Amino acid sequence: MKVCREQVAENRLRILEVAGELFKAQGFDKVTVCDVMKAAGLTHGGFYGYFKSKDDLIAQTITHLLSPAPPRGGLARIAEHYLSTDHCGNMKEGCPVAALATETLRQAPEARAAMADGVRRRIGELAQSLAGDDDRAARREAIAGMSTMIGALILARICDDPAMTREILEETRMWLSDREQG
Amino acid sequence: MKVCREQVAENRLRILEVAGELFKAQGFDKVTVCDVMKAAGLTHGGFYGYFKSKDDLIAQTITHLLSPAPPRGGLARIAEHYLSTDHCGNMKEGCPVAALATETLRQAPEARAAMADGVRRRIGELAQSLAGDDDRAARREAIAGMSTMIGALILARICDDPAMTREILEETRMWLSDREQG
DNA sequence: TGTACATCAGTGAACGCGCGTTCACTGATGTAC
DNA sequence: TGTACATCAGTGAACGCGCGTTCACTGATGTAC
Repeated sequence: MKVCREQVAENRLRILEVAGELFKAQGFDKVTVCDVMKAAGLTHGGFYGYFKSKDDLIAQTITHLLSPAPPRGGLARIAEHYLSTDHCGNMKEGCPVAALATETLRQAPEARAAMADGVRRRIGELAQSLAGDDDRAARREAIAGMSTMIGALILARICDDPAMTREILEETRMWLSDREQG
Repeated sequence: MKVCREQVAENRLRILEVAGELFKAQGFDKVTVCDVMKAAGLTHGGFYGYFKSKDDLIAQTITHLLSPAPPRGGLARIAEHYLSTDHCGNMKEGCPVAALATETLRQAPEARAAMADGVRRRIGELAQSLAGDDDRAARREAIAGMSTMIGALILARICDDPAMTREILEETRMWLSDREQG
């Protein structure tokens, strides 16, 4: 049955929201259109009223996931949260780049472009947040610092030994704050 | 038709070899059992003589991919190759951790364990390669340095703008060699 | 404001397709004499 | 060494299943009078 206009807008947003969580937790290929619609409280048939295809949903979900601005502050401050045990164990509410960047490489060009745009923007925002006297140095710190955090989160998550996971998170946090002070 | 014993051993190795390349380039889900066998010069029916299932192939392929020892040297020296344009553009012959770690998280426990073991071993080897007076510092440098290189390679690959890709690779190389000298 | 009708968001059965997996069969290899 | 037979690596048709996608239908919403 038909629903009112506000409901439609709300449904679209809810679909993007649950798709983001499901994709980050399980990956693009393991999540079905039916899974997403069920999680949004709808049936699969209605999906194509909102999106052209699953590929279209993926691209729009990536854009949606990357739209909020990342936290500001120095690398050590950001890493305190980014490299926390909480963030490490919570893929579905965590960083979309760490959870999905590699898989996005193998998706349709629109999805890849959405991820590339988001990454470019976030590097710019982090560079601004780190800006001091030397813009070039701030940008380098943004690029390398973001690389370090994303890489460490991925390595920490792949380890099945909790002690090793903790070691990777802690040592990387220390390395980053050493750098900041040095 | 039956083939000789050496041929069987050779075929098994060739299957693991081509599976490694295909998985790294296209991901586990997009590569079919039939794709792998065809690339190895066989037909799909024979697959189950070599492996229990596709999941079994994935786990064994990860072990095979991570068996060779990584290059030795300081971080700057290793990054020279790891963060080269060549490595960035060549997923199928490149680092299996950068290409497959995130997806491996979502595979069967055996696959994840194989990746976790490989990562643990490689961190140990890199720490040894960096060892100086302070073992703890060497291990920290190994963990954070590996994180940085893997993260930067992933970010560089996701960018569709070649200039940005180059910037990420170069700036991260410089950041790492600054660190080494400082 | 109340009524009659057109619109269209949502439903669920059905589709075609490609996947992982199985299996009866083939014929070269390895073995027993 | 030569021969007869058992073994088994490899083949390709066939299977069941779940996926993305389509479509005829339903009934609440929005609109025209």
